[in-house]
Amino acid sequence: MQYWLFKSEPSTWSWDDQVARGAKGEEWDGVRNYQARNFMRDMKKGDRGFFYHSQKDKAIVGTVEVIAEAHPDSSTDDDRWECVDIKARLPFKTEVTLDQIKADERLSSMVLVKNSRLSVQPVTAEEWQILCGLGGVPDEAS
DNA sequence: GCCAACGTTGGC
DNA sequence: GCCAACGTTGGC
Repeated sequence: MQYWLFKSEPSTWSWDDQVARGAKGEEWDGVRNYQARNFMRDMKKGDRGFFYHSQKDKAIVGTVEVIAEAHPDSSTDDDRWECVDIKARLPFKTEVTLDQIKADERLSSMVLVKNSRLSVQPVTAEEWQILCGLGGVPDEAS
């Protein structure tokens, strides 16, 4: 299983919106960046990810699960763009802010810090564990 | 609201 | 195929 991070501007698509979709989940559409798309192509059903709020919040707010592998992005006719479907899993008990992540030596090599503009990015197993700990949710790898 | 960083586009 | 111009993202 691999781990990822999905970034969204809460005024466009927020954690609450994601939770409201329930088990049906939602297409992670609208990505128009090749790097981000390629990561989505690598995703497997059952992979886990963090849901990050950019802009005002700048914090990880919960965990998600990939429920459908890459397929054409229904928000465009352009067949270059694909996306996965994700559903919300666990809300963080405490949000983990970008400041916290930057301040934590163990997390300083995260893509979130290195390349703040990439909206879909990989997370290492180690980072996953640390962040679940900080967020107050179980690291439910199984 | 500004601006730096970055990715994409299109003219040559 | 290069590179300048432009648009977008996201932190500050």
